[in-house]
Amino acid sequence: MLTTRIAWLIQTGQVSPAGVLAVTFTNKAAREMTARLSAMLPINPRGMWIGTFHGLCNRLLRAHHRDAALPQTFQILDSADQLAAIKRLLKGLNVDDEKYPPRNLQHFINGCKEDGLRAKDVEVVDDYNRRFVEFYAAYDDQCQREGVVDFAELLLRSYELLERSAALRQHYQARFAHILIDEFQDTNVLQYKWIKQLAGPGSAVFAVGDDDQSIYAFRGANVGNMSAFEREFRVPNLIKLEQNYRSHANILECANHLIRNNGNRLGKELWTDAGAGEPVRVHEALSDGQEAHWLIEEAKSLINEGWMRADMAILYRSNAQSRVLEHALFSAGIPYRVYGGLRFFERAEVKHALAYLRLMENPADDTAFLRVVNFPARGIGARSIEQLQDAARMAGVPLHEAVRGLAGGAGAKLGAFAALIARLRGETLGMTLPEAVEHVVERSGLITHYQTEKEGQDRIENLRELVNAAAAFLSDQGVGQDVPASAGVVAEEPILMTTPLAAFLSHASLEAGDNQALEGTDAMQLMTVHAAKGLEFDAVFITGLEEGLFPHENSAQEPLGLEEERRLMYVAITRARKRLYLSFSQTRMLHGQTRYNIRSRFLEELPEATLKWLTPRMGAQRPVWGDPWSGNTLQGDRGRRAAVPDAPMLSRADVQRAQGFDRGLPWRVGQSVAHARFGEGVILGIEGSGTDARVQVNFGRQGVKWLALSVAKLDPVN
DNA sequence: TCGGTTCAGAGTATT
DNA sequence: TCTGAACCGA
Repeated sequence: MLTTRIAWLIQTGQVSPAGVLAVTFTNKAAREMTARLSAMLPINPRGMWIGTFHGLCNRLLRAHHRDAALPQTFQILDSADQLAAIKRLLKGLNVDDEKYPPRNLQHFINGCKEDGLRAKDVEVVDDYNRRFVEFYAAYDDQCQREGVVDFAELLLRSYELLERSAALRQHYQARFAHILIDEFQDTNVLQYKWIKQLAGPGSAVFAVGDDDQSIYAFRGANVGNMSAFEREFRVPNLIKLEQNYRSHANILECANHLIRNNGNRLGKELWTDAGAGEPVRVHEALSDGQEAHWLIEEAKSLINEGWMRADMAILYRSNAQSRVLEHALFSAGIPYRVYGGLRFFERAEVKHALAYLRLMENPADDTAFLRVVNFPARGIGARSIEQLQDAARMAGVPLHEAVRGLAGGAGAKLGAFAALIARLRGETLGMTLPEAVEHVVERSGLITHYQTEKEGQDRIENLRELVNAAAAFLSDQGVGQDVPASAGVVAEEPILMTTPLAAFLSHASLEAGDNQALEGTDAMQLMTVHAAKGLEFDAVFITGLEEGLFPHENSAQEPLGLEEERRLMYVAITRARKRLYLSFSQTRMLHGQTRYNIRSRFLEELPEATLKWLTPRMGAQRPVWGDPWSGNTLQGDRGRRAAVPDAPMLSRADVQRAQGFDRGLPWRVGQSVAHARFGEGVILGIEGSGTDARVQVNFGRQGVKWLALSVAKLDPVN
């Protein structure tokens, strides 16, 4: 939609390509937009500012690095680098990392930055929190010394740059006549502030978003930006896009009906003129394994009917669910593709190679230094490194500078490492980028190291692939293949001078590479619901629709957690074009234990008339009180009690013993029962016989109860 | 510095 | 149950 608008603006002469700023969240989205524009218009899309928030901020900071108080060669820390830097910081400060977990500090720092707050701006509420604020300040100092910026810093630094410099701000405001933002519901507070800085009195700002698809609050997205935008920009034309061209009406009706259970909506109702289509199919399985088995039989018959495997997706709430499904697909010999997982630039061997390149570019990058100072092993042990770190701290200099002052064997070895970096820099001076990368990969000793490793072959291939990635990067950037890696080239903007190597390093940090499995073969698509956002498929299976899993039990502790889960379900449903399957299972293996689950409340929130139950529909859940999502639990003092409590579960032996066949009782483990007060539940175990017989029942939101059969009145639900 | 063992923790994720 | 990180002995 942004693409069409940009094309129209340019074609009708309302704006020149240079006056356009278009922001997305992912590189993929930015690439697609650029590609479609260059197909539609006879222009060089390079003149336009189209990119991710981070990519554009990087561009801004490179161009004005002096004003932003950054070295020209500043490096970008990804999340893992950032965590390593934080651990190092805490170690240097002798902080007990049990009391102050590095992960928490990372989360704290990023949260502050995403709210636009520096350490000095953070309100201190208690002593514990005060320490975090101090660490935040120390962390920023460390980054500044080392010439590195983390992801959130890219945003915050460029926001501050625009805020501080009226001249720059006015320059860009005058330039960008049209600002367009995609997936606006996913923006955080800082990103919105950044846009407000860039939007001048004459800028037309155009934002697209869907509040019902806001599923990233947990990583800082602020849906409130949508209403704030409408108010603060005095949006004259609010356009609701309610006609849907993707799904059949039954599917849309499910989505509409479900999402009506949320409060705080801007409000919309999807419709289509494509016809009702097929009913939405619902299946109940006895176990997760059986769910997978059923799903595969269903998929097989679709394939026999001529459906493409690539047009079928299996969605789940959490990654752990993929294993059972993969196992079943593998056994059945159905090609499949799992989205998510380790990405190219995040691989250890690739990060090692990049660390060498980063050190050549910026020797003060201590994160990179520590990553490879003893990799491959050069006999520089933990003690030597500590010595070096102490010396560097005392002198207030980066590690590489402290090397000189060190005497003895450790000093010599460290000196040799520093010399290696310097030598690599010299040797690659006249080389092109791919040549330089290859040279470093070879001469750093990485290849040799992996040759001696048992499973090093894959890693060597990835290192070779890094050389290819460098070559591909050059041609994507339109840089000649014969330009030296360290030669200054003009990139993107007249003002922006950079070298191919520096640009490649930024690229490697900002774009971690594909985590989407290879395209090509016709394979079924497996992914989390989050990963499915923005995609669509002819047939969609939503699996694991059980209380505690979807909605996920952890969301019960969050304000409005259930509403976000419901939006997630909304996203899942609306991925389907023609056919939608919803499935759940009575039991599921989780964390090594069998859990007895109750079907998801979301199933009850769908309109009956659109559903077709493939298995007999059991009695509806009773309305219950004590819902953990409503913050009103029966569970007493644990406070973090799950919807399906992790109360005493039975071992397999217990279950077998307790099956109850021999006792002549009418109850079985796993059976669904109803109780007048507790509602519907599932029998977890049976004990005793005759008048002593007791059953343990999981009533889901009501908790797990032991009931004496001579007293309690239970009804079978089937 | 390695390889094995032990232990805790296990939700969604882009840059 | 499975994974990754931390830890210890050679």
